Amino acid sequence: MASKEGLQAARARGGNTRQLVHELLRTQIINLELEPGTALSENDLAAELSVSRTPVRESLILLTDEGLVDVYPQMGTFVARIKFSDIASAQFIREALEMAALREAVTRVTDRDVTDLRALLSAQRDAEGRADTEAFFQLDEEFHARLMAVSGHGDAWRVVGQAKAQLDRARRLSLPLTQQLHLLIRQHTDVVDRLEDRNLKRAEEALRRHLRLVLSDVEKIRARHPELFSEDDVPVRPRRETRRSPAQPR
Amino acid sequence: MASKEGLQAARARGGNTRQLVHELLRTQIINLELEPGTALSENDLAAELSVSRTPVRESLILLTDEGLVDVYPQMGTFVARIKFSDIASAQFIREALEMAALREAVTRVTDRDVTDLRALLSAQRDAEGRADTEAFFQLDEEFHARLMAVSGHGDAWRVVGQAKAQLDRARRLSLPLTQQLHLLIRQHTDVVDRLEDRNLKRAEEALRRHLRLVLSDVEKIRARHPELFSEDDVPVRPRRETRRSPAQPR
DNA sequence: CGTGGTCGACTACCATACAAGTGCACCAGC
DNA sequence: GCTGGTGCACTTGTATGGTAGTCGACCACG
Repeated sequence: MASKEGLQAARARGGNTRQLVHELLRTQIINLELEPGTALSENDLAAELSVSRTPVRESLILLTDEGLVDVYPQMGTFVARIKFSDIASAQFIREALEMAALREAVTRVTDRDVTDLRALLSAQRDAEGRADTEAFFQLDEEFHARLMAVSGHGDAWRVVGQAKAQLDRARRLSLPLTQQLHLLIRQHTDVVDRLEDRNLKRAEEALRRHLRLVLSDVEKIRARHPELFSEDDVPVRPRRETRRSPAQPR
Repeated sequence: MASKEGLQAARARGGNTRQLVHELLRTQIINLELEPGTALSENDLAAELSVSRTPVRESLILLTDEGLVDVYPQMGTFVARIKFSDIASAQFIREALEMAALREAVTRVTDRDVTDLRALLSAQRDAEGRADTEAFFQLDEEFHARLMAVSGHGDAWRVVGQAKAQLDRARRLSLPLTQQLHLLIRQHTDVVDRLEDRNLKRAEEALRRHLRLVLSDVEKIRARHPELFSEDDVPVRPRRETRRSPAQPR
């Protein structure tokens, strides 16, 4: 993913800096290119991206609002550790919204919608064939978004997206589960099948099962990588990293 | 509500300026003290509040993210008009989350919870007696928040709160519905009763009816005050207000 | 009287400067 | 060697410049 160059190019072409920086950091955090606990100095980021502190700072404020970074005034800004309570909360929100949307989708779905969804499924199988997990997750996102659009509440995807960010961040730790992709696709297909049948109960079961599978993934990961999580009661105030060697390579 | 003085005092005592300005503007927008379409100049606000533009600007960015203001670069920042599609979206989100929470609340509710909820109901009747709608809406907020807390997903209230903001803003237009308060309290009581019985189906019906009543209020209001709403397809680019008379009183 | 171009005031965006606070490293004293 | 105090480097928060862009009023011109 283009980081510095891409931003500078986009900046030249137009589009305001704040949004670009925001999206850049957001994707980097979700993809774990920026690990939980990493310090995000406003000055350093500004220098690296060749912009001033202002848009960087404003981006960090937005990310704080999304729960992706923690700001400790006069101490530092850090990529948020994954709090398990946040995961649970995100799962609840996502599940509640997607399930509610599904219930309405069953009554509104058109043949055209089914066709579109199946096209996405096909693309997912394609990505699976190429073992392109990056593309797969992109398509996964599109699939769920489209599902909400079918319900007539596409606007609410924005909220799901924010909750999903927390889940995805944890899920990225388990990327080498390539065989899982097949299962996920089958579950997606299940949902579409039941939707096409207008079978509400079965559709609900299928989607619920799918969403819960994702959660159970996260729980497995937590057992393997406890250092990236923070316990719920102790906020884990990060300490400034001691820099004894002044000459660090870049 | 203290606006300038309160802010300056709080600022002196501590607490960062951005949050204070943010909360101030937020409540003023929701209470319609700042009407939809009003221009919010960074300079003017900064001057009025006796702070610099920075915290004001950062607050406006957050409010933009919440959908309470619209920023048109190089043109101006305006209190967002109430888009009906936003209302529908907010209603969907709120309903989905509160209903999902209720379903879990039925299985977890304790006698202590019921007691607490009934205490809130009592306070609401009190507020009704004093015809103190302001206090009532405060308690209404607490009631619903507590309901979610009972479900074990109190964290999700934050999201509901953002959706609710859109609804409340429209609902404020109908404040003089004093007799309505009684109905609202009865509905609240219904929910608690069914919750105490652990009767899921009845509890769902009661809460759904309650949430839908609020929505229907909004629809009535839209018929009466169309100027505060903006149609869905036309974003209504606001024009800069023509100031021919330079000496406006303050 | 109607119309097109210019100018000025205002906007948000970005950059920079200053202030207040924190923790760590270092060093004096024990 | 160990401990306590002091200064420095670094942090975010706030204030203030500077810039490009947009709109509306005004005026010259037809």
